[in-house]
Amino acid sequence: MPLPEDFYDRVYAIVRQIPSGKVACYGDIARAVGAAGAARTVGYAMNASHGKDGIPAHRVVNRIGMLSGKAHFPGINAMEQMLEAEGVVIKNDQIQDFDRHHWDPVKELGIDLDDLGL
DNA sequence: ACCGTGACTGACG
DNA sequence: ACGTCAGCCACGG
Repeated sequence: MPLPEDFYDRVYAIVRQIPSGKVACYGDIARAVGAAGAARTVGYAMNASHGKDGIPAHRVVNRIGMLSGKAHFPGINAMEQMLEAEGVVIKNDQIQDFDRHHWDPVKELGIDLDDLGL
């Protein structure tokens, strides 16, 4: 199994691969790590990702493209600023043209759900 | 080992 | 179309 064993590490492995200027949602990541339905736990994992490097937590938003995790960043505008620096337009904590920026790890990485031991 | 918690989601009224 | 409700799952106390 090329995938990390710990749940958190699996989440990080996926998040690390989100391209600049793209965003993924919690539910998709949960499925990508073989824990469909554990979207909330993914957020929990992200909360623990602070301090770790190479984890673009700001590219993870909820399913409607809202910056639900902005409050957990150092500055109240940190998340928004980082995204806009990558070309993502944000208005009122909401990503504009979310569909155009949406990046589904399961689809983009060609993850085979059967390989996750489901 | 049980219980509460949360950066969520889909269903329902 | 929009606000509420109730499941969901891993983690820490």
